[in-house]
Amino acid sequence: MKWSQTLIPTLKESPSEAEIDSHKLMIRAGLIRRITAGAYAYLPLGTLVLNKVIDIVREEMNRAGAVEVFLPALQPLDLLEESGRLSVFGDDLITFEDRHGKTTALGPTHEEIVTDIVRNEINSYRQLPITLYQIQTKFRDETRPRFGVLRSKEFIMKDAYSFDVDYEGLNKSYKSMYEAYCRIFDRCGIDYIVVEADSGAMGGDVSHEFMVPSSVGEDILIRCLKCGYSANRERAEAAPVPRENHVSLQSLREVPTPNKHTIQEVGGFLDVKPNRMVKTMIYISNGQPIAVLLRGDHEVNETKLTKVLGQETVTLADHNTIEHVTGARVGFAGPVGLKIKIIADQAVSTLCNFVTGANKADTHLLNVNPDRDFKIDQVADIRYAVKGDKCPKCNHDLDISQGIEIGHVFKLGTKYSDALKAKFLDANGKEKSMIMGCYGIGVNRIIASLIERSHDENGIIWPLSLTPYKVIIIPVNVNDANSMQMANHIYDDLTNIAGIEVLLDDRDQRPGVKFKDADLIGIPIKIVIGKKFAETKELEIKLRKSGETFLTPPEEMRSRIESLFEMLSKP
RNA sequence: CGGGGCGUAGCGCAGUUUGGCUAGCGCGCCUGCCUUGGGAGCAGGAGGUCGGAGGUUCAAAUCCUCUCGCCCCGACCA
Repeated sequence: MKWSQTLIPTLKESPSEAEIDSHKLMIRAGLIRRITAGAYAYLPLGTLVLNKVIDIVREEMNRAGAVEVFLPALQPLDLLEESGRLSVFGDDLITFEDRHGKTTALGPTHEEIVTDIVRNEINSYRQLPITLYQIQTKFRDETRPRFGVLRSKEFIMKDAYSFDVDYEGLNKSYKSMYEAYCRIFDRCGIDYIVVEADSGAMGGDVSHEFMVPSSVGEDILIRCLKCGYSANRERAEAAPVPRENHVSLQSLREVPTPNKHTIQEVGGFLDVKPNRMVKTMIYISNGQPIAVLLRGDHEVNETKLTKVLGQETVTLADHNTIEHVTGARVGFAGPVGLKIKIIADQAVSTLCNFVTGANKADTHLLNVNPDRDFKIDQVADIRYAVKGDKCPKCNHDLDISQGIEIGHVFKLGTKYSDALKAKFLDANGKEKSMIMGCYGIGVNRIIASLIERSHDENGIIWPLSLTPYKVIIIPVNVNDANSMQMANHIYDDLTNIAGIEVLLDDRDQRPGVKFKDADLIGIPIKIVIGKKFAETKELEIKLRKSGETFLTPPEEMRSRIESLFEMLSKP
């Protein structure tokens, strides 16, 4: 492609709409333009990259035995209702009413559609297993789109769904997808880590998230850098906090704490650290209020709490309920004297002589101790791991960092096949629910997170696998006939004979402009036709990433480029 | 949805507090000259519903009311 014939609108200045590097660079390099909040147009360069990613995803899905389908963006609400997810998606669902008054949704994901197809078309174990996938735009009315294509209202997702006759089959399908994901991200040249994730209300026992470490990531990763344990924030466990030794129990004492209701206020007022305090939160579980005890510096993990309680959902009690249950204003609840079930986090169960609310306005209790002063009905891990926690596997310090989720593999089990009655007859003629898995990849996110990790002050640095063009030819002076003739010759040779994607910067611009632009759009290999060519007929090859330069006579250019490809495609 | 900020040329911004003459600057764009190894220089030029509607005033980018859009923080994110 010749630069003058395509559209690569680069910008010298950073657009005011962008905050993070990848977003700024995608706009500055002319990959995307914002059309409205959370929706982006991909310009020619962006489209080339998008298609590179899609090609890799498609190849690896096919290699893993998945079969491609193409599903509608329009979805009837009744399928979502049937699976029970209409309320789950809630306001995230983008819907509209057609001319007949029927409400239709723009698909936020496609479990229901695929399951509907499969339940209609597959009835026998002989037709299983099968994994269907598609690459398509999804629509979600995000409360706050941000970071460019990292969180947008419409985004491209590869989603695959596996259907098996039993859990053994599911495990195989899952493993196969997991491995395909590794190959995809490896080929994209992206650094990623896999973390255990909670399968939550989705059912099933395992789920893994593929994360790109990044300080702009919205997900939190908890890892042990020693033994390799890694999980997301919802899932991560911490080694149990050991019991304090040789502590003599002090006598319980009531202290006035006028108008101090937060951990911070009370701690400051009484000069007690948050980790010597216990907060008492009233939750509603199964219609009944329960008390949840956590150390002052810890936060409740509702995912864990829900699971421990064996409920679908738990919710924080409202102020009226709290006052009714504790007999005091919000902010003064404590376990002593409570008549409801008390569930304590493990870190609370090993604590002595702590501070709690007194269930009495403007009053707290000092030197509270379990067993002596109140009874814990259940001890469990119901909090988020925090800095300072130890690895549950090897007791080494846990590392807490951020990441961008680019893929997620899920063992669904029978959640959707049960709800949507996707059943089959097994070899014994017995009707069974299909065992499902689902597997998603955020295609746009691969691009943004790659740029987030692979750029410098001059611009993007593409890996060979995703770059829109592998080579850019820069004739320093397009008005010099010899240079241009050589430029065209190399261009034809590489493009037509070697099948390499080449961009020829044929613009009548000063060299500085062209070099800056080439760096900004991140093309891995530059071929410069300039001073050296005039002097010795040699061409200069410069690598974007390392800055290395080589001089090559024109006749050796093709073999030289090919050997560079080999070098560059190694990690 | 709560809090904050912004909307002036394709992009980045000044001007708004304290209303006043033809609405400015940098980049980009067009023409010419000059230049050709890291975003040159000179000269000339095009480009504006000052987000929109209504109001106050002799006079509104500037003040008032309403409205639309965008960004940031938070909440939210199977």
